[in-house]
Amino acid sequence: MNSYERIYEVVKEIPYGQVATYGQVAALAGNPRWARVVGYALHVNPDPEHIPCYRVVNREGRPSDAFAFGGVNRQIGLLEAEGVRFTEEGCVDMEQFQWKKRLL
DNA sequence: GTTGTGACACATT
DNA sequence: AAATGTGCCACAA
Repeated sequence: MNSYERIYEVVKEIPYGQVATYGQVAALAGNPRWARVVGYALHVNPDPEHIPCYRVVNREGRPSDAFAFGGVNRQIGLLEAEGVRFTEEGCVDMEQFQWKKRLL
């Protein structure tokens, strides 16, 4: 409910060409322990058109095992299309593409 | 109302 | 270093 909305807001705030971890989203949502809840929230994904769940990855910078809304490859393709580079292990360059919410 | 599960993260072994 | 176990919160049965 309210918790989910908070998560969705954060996920929708993820800028183009960047990714965020579940823990990061949870923390930005105001609850660093909602990592699992964030995953579940995206699982239901009531508004996939406004909730780029493919921009949300686990702490490894890699799509979750159950993250397949058409194939894990699908997610990597979408992120690559946004300019995100993947390593041979299928991990994202966190230091470069992880969404760092810095104030400006 | 209680028990179990889950798209995670962290600590310990 | 990797693998395993535990903790966390919300939802389904």
